[in-house]
Amino acid sequence: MTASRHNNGERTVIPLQVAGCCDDVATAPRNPRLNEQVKLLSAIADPTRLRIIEMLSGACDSICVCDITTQFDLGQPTISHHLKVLRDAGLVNWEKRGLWVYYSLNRPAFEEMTGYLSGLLSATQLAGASR
Amino acid sequence: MTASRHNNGERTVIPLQVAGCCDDVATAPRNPRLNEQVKLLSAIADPTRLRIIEMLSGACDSICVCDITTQFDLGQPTISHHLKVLRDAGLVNWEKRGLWVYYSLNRPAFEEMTGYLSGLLSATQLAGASR
DNA sequence: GAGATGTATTGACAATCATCGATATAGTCT
DNA sequence: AGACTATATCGATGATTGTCAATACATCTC
Repeated sequence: MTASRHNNGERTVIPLQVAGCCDDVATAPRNPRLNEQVKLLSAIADPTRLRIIEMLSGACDSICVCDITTQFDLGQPTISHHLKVLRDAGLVNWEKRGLWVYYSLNRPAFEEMTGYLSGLLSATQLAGASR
Repeated sequence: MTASRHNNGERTVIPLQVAGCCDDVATAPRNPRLNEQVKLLSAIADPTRLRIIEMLSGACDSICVCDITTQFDLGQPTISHHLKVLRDAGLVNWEKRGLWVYYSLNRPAFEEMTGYLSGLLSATQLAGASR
């Protein structure tokens, strides 16, 4: 039963989707990029990985995996796994130099994610202010 | 083995953590709010919940649960569960009016999250520009 | 070539999570 | 009071995920 079809009870008394405001509210955006954003967000929605991102964001350059591993009470394969998740999401760059591997933050990818989230906030403001 | 202790191989040839740049790179931030951020990010790192957030952000006002449920090929208890996750994370406000429950985006909480992520980006810039 | 070292991959396991059906709760209407 | 409706909660189940030990791979040194 859609909002606009309620015709009794308090439902119609409350001027929410009535008064011509946002009539298409019930239409889900079905944003085609939604799944990409979910992948990016899932990648950083983990305490270990977010802490790695913080390390990378605070560094002026790449960080050696060996310097990341020592910061956690986790095994080396586990850290390697988390780095792979970040890699697969495209959030980090990596480069092998000799025996060591260096990771750095992929700024454009991170910016796309934050831009998307900020866009959601401004969408609310616009919707609220446009009437 | 810490980065600064490498004394052979190509490791020391690359001027990354040397040259006095970001010597504390190996010190993880241990941000006390990190777990809060993980909770917020986990809440929206799901296709159903992110789509709900998109709906709420695009609406000028609260949205009735009944109008959310119809947009998904999911059972009503499942939608209710996802709304509870968003509620527990503090990302949405909700209000019961008569028989219906209305949800809206908790803008300050959402702004805190986006602000945190934007802060990570500027931290990179600062670190990179400060030398 | 042989040994040593840093990192990635594999396979297994326990924990978490998304989903569902059934049920409970709370409000409305007759 | 009783029927009805919208939403939340509960319990179970299959899928996903974080972690580890073992192993593989690549590179360096001798």
